[in-house]
Amino acid sequence: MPELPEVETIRRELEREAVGKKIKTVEVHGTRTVRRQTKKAFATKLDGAKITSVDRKGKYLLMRLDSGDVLVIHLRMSGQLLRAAAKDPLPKHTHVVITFTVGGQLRFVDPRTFGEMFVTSPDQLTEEVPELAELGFDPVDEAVSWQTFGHLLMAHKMKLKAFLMDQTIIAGLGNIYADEILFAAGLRYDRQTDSLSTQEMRRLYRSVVETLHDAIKYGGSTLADEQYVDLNGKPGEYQEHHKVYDREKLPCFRCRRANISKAKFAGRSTYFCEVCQV
DNA sequence: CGATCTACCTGATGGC
DNA sequence: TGCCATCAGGTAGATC
Repeated sequence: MPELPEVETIRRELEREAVGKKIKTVEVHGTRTVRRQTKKAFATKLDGAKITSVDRKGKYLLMRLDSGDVLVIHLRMSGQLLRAAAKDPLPKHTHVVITFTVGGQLRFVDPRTFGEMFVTSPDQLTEEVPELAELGFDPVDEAVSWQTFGHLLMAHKMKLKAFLMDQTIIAGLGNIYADEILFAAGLRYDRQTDSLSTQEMRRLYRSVVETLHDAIKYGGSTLADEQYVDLNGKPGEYQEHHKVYDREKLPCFRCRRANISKAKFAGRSTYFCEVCQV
């Protein structure tokens, strides 16, 4: 589910809601969410720790603890982090409950159980989570020059959508934002990375940054199934600003001539305008 | 190395 | 109403 804008929205709320709080107890249900370490090791490392800061890299959330450890969270397709009071009824598929000494609970709810959480020390981070060390640059957190972006494009011979979604090149883009970015840039998903003019490279990079900032401004995207909600259970609003995603057969906002097309690319639905994207 | 598929899961939806 | 197939925001690992 969540891509960079949704994870960033949650990160900002956690910064306000969780930083400074001390963990009293940790409950883990089932075996899927905490799977890289035992539930006991997970809970022991969290017990009594205070959250000092919340970082994000791509779609990963990193909650730093005063013990020096870091709580790593990836929501994958259907994970939600929810703030709640201890007396609030537990939703179905609640896998982890963190209770603070003051200020309620943080809950991890995840129907499809692809998401995960674990605690480790910073020096073991790259060893235990190699994919984290492999992540490319974060386009919101660490902007690069368009020339650097251009070099990355030239260095990877592949189709544009595959390039945008490759977490080892750019961290944080998924299926929705890849399509929205390509529409904003006026480029087709199946263009080859090394076929872009200088102007197209600049336009693509600007679209990456602007689309993501815009989506964060509106609190991310929530689709019809309401799987993405923020810490307080509220949906985002950026779906109202989607130009192509989930708009098959609807008229293109830009050219007003073509209807949005839907294709399959790398097993994923891909939405685009045949006229505006070349 | 890249491209493509499959698996991990539950739940919503649409066709019959 | 039920049954079945398909699809869903992500990613790792196998295979070719």
